[in-house]
Amino acid sequence: MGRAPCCEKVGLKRGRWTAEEDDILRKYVEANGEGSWRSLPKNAGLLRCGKSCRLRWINYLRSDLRRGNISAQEEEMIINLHASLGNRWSLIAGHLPGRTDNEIKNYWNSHLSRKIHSFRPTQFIPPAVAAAVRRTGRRTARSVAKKTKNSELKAGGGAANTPVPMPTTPTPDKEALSSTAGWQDKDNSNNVIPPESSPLEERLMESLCAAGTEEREIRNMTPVFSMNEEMGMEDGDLCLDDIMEDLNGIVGLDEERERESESGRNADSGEKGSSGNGNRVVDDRGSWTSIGEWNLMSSPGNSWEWDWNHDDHTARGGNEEWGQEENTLSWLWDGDTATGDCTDGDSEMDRRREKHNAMLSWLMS
DNA sequence: AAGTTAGACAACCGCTCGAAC
DNA sequence: CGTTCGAGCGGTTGTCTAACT
Repeated sequence: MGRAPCCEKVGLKRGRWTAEEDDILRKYVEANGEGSWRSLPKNAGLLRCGKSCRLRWINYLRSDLRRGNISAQEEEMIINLHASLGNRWSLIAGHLPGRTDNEIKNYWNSHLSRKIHSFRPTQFIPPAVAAAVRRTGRRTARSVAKKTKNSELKAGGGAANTPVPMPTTPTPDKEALSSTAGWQDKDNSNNVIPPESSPLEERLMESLCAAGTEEREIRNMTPVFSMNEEMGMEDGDLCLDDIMEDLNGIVGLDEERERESESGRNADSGEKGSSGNGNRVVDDRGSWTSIGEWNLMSSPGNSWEWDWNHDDHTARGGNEEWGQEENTLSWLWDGDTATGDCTDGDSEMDRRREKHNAMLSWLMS
């Protein structure tokens, strides 16, 4: 027996709220307080689902809301909070008085996500990373879906099975958002033509230097951002969702560890929290799974090693259990080569975290 | 000028969780 | 202790509109 629906949909109004409906809802809630959303529509005389009323009140009618005009400061907060909290919009909204989770979520999806993804390194991308990137394609999923739907409608229902078209050249005002705007070919071919000296690399270098990372280490990273079409990468292949997820995992590592510890799921109970040791958990299927950077760094008692082989463009790992996500991380951390162990513990973690934070702030600048 | 596309925002849906029964 | 319900959350879809072709 399934759960009863929150309300009968039949006969209820949907879609945009009218000023009259807003007025009725506002007056009712002001008179009777929030809550009892299920019964509210009937009592207030609204032909709306209770959930819809709640959403409308919380997101638009409450008197303490600040609508629109997200300031630069708020934007920065959203970015930082998202980096540490992930898609927990309500938590993020809790740090921004007058803002709602829905507003922040929309703002992220329509502004910040695009801003971050406009960064488009096109060069030495290890195959595993490229595959992971191709696998997701989340950045353009919506646009593609729309386009596909339109094509189907046009073609009378035939599914469009064509390659994903690349985004069009940004408009001038939007180019300001894109650090790669200067790379965009203007002949409408959408080919990416890197300048002699990539502004990407310059900006990355600046940010990393500002964060105090030694230049020698930075040099080890920058090959990531140069061009190598022989890799078979196409313009737009790299969306940063995966990378950002990985970064999020790192930034939010402490919280994650705490949560795992609290929930008692941590299978490394004897090891957790001690420097250099792994922090693996058992997933729902009973398999080992990682919870972010910590796990990559080492498994209990083992060193780890990654090495990107430039000759055949294949990756080999010191531990076959490491998967694609870890490849992504090691690629980000150390460019073409990642080798080492974590016995030096927190200082090593700090160094790498610093590098990542620098990269994050660059991505979000 | 008309059709098309994509961005931005609003709203909905399905799921989870905790409290009440 | 199991079930039901309300509330909340995050993902997804719908709608409007400006920009583009």
